[in-house]
Amino acid sequence: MGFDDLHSAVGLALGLGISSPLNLQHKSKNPSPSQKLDDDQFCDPLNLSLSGETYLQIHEAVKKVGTDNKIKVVCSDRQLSCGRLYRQDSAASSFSNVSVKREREFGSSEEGETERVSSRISDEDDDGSNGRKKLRLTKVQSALLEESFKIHSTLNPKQKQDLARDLKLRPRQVEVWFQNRRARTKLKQTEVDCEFLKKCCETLTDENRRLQKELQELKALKSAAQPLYMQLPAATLTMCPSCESIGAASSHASETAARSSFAVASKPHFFNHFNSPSAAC
DNA sequence: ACGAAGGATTCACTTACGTCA
DNA sequence: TCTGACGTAAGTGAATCCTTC
Repeated sequence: MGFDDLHSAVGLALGLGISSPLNLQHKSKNPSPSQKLDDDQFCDPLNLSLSGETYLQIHEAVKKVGTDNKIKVVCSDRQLSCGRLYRQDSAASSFSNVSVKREREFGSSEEGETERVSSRISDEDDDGSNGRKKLRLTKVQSALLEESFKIHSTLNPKQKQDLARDLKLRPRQVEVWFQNRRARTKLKQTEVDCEFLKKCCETLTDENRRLQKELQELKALKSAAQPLYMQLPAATLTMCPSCESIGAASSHASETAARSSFAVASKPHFFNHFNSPSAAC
């Protein structure tokens, strides 16, 4: 069974899980170990999931197929000067411009194996060009990485090493994949949040417009009813303590009355002691 | 106990390659 | 075949945390 065959038999479920659009997690830039635990529990909004069985199938297939890949090892002058053999893969040019970080990476104990084998090592660069080649992860590798990411959005060194070994990738490649994956997740979440806030903004704008209109109407009603209002003796007015609306003692219960000339938004607090609040409402 | 130095890790930003319409 | 858009692997520098001295 090859990678593609396996993959065709694999059901991938893609889900955009939004627990709370505004539930942004504010984490310190470098989380402490305890924070990393929280990270691991962080619900990834961009979810690719595999069943446990499928996960194991992939895992086994990766172990099985990985060693059958065509392997090519090249040595540049610089690489030789470092006393190591580097696998020629997608990041060929980056090896010719090795950073201190990369040197650290290659200095790890398990590099020997992971440098010799690759997920998809082709006979590219036979022309000896130093142009940066880009690795394309296989679907199975991506699926397994996704599955791991679902469990841990960040990896500790051991997890990284194990995953790299299983996928026949360098730890650095696994690390980069997780970095980029986290970035994509964050971007996706930002887009979701943005959409949510847009909708909130629209809703509030509509609400504001509606309230402004209502206010205008009430002001108009108030100014129109002012003379009549002023003519009424205070004893004939009631105010409900609970709703604080003013009405004539005889008829005020309905909402129509509340919006009538006897109801005002301000609080003159006229209250007819002869009428109980309950009777007024 | 405190602070400086250096390593390790992560993130944000960017570049460059591969793919596809 | 060419080209531009897009996705993504990888490079880089800065920030932060941790360990050691």
